[in-house]
Amino acid sequence: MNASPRRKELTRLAAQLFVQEGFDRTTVRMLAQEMGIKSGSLFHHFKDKQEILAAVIEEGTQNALIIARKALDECAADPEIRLRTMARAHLETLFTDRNAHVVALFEWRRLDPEARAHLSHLRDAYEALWVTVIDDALEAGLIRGDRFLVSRFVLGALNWTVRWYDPNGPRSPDDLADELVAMIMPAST
Amino acid sequence: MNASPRRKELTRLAAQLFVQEGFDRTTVRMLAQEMGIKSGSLFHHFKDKQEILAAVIEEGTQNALIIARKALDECAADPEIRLRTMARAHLETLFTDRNAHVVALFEWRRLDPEARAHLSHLRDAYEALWVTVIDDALEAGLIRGDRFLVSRFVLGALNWTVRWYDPNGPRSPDDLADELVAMIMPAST
Amino acid sequence: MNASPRRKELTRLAAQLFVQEGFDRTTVRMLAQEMGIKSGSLFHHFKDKQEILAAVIEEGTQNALIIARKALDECAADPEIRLRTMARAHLETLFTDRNAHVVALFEWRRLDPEARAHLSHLRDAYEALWVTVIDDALEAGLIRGDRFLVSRFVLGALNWTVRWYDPNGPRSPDDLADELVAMIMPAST
Amino acid sequence: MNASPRRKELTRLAAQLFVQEGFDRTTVRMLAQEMGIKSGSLFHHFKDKQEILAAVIEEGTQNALIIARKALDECAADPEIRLRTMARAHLETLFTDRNAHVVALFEWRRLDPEARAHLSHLRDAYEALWVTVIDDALEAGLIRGDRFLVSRFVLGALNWTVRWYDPNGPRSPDDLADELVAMIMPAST
DNA sequence: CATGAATGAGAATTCATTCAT
DNA sequence: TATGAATGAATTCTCATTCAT
Repeated sequence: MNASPRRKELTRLAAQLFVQEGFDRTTVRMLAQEMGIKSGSLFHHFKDKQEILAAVIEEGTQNALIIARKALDECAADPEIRLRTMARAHLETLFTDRNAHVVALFEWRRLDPEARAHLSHLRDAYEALWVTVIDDALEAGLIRGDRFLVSRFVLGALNWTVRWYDPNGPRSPDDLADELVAMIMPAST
Repeated sequence: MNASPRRKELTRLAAQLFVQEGFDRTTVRMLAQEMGIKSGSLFHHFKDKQEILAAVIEEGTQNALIIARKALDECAADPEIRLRTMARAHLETLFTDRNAHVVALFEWRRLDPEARAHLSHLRDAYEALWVTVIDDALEAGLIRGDRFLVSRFVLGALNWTVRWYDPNGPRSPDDLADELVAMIMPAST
Repeated sequence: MNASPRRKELTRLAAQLFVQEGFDRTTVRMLAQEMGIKSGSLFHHFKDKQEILAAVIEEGTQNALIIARKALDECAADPEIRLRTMARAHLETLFTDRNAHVVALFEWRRLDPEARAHLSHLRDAYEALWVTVIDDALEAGLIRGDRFLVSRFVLGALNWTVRWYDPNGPRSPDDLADELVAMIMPAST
Repeated sequence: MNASPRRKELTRLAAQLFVQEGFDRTTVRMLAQEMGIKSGSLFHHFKDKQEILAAVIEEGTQNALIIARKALDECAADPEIRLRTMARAHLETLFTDRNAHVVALFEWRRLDPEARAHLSHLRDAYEALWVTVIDDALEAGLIRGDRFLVSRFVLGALNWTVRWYDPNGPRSPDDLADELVAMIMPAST
């Protein structure tokens, strides 16, 4: 709702702590300290600890959506390129805005029902992008299988990277994306 | 350590609660109630809340290892069959022993360092099985790509199923496994 | 560390309860009630139950040190007078600040190692005062014996008074002190 | 009451733990373990944790009484020798049966009222011995002062030794006793 | 006598949240 | 906006004691 720059900064710091410690284990005092204020003051910026979680996830998902849309808008219409672009965009957000996304992926269950309902829309919008890209690739014969299953598998493989990918290692996120796309395309020759 | 049948039963119930509520949100009182004892009695069977978590994960991982080994032992030596078998075994454990596995996948971070070290060995042993299967498939030209990346992608896609797969839906876990294998094999013709 | 007047008052009340019930038997709830706050609020002022104990003992020992130093500074240089002064000062603190001292004497073992180390310094400083006084008395031929033993015996006799002395009885603390000094001086004639 | 040799052994072990940890901090489980049985079994030997404490103190006080009586019976009738003998006997029991005595001295408050009443008699009997010895010494002009105060001071000085005396150091308990007696006798020349 | 499992009444401590200043 | 003190409900864990076997 409120999107003051201060609040945005606080959200960023909260994301980091939520990733490090998990939502439940992150105390309001830890959040406040990280933000350089006292715990009482936090409640001037956020109604709730819940609201902080929602802010983190909303921020992350919204960014992902923007980046993906922009990337798709800017790239060629070729299905293979679009697939690759989407995979790259996904990993790019996942690692530039990693904290928010890890929170979105692994603390979703901690959201209260209202927030969950609100944010589900955003999440669905993002997944819808994927479905169109997958559909096009299927239609073009680039890949085979059930559209639903394929998109789930691909998203799973991509999301799971947060568990093992080391950004300081030799491979770039773009490499990863390309490898995944290559893996599921029968014959890129 | 201690493996009384009572403890095993308690572990199973704990897994269920951990999945429903998350580890941090599951109180020892909830655990005790589910087990039909009083919270004080819990500490006869487990030293700690932590130890319950470790027991759940150990149990689950050990089962997965046993099932996968047995399945591989019993199946033919053909790389494609082995790959399919491994994927099926993975999903089978994931859904027959779902609770333990969801806990293992999503509450791993809540383990204390010692338990984590201990259980890492088990986890590694399991992943090693995957790597051999993937290696064979690569060598046989069934699939292409980096062995490390491929196994990570496949495991990610499979593990992520716990987030969306509905066992009461039209597809069986074996279907899922077959579809995934088909997806990554260039040309099964 | 923190020496807010509030904390000082709380420390005083804690000392009383620790004497009445013993440290281990005094619950934080009892402490809080005596202080007119709720148990949770206690931890705003003290990190720990341990810290309360340490505060009580520190407060008491510091007072004893100040009183003894001042008394010695103000009295004549005559060894006998100094000895009597020190004994009187000891009993004076022992009975004006009785609670803190009883805690210091009988709950010392309940301190955790760090607090013990910290407070040992204070205690040593106080005992050092005694040793100089005893040394002077020995040198002047007022008393005889090993300086170490004599000071231990004298301190023992004085400290033990908290076990039997009744402040409402006929004798004043100063009487006690004088009697003790008389007892150990061969011939005051 | 019951004085089986087994019970006596258990009492000895309990005394040790009570000294090491303090009565309140010694759990029934610790006691049982030290005794090589399980905590449930302890209650076949003692009705209560309280009863163990009472047994420890009773045992110790009774021994002190026996030793002191025997020592006085065997020594000459000379008041100075009797005084020295009593002091030596006190320290001897204090250090051969140290644990029981430290418990008696420092955990007395933890006794419940009945046990306290019962054991007070024993304690009084022991102190009565002291008073006769002190009286004789006063009458003989060996020492001066109020009989009550003198005996309190002497007992205090002796009891306090458990706080600082190192049995492995150069001085024997008998040395200590002699030094104390010398200290309070005007002119032993 | 011994045991192991269970109990239930606390114990210390934590923590999101409130609110007067 | 910020703070610091307070709250109260909840949390993990402890422990003397009981009792069926």
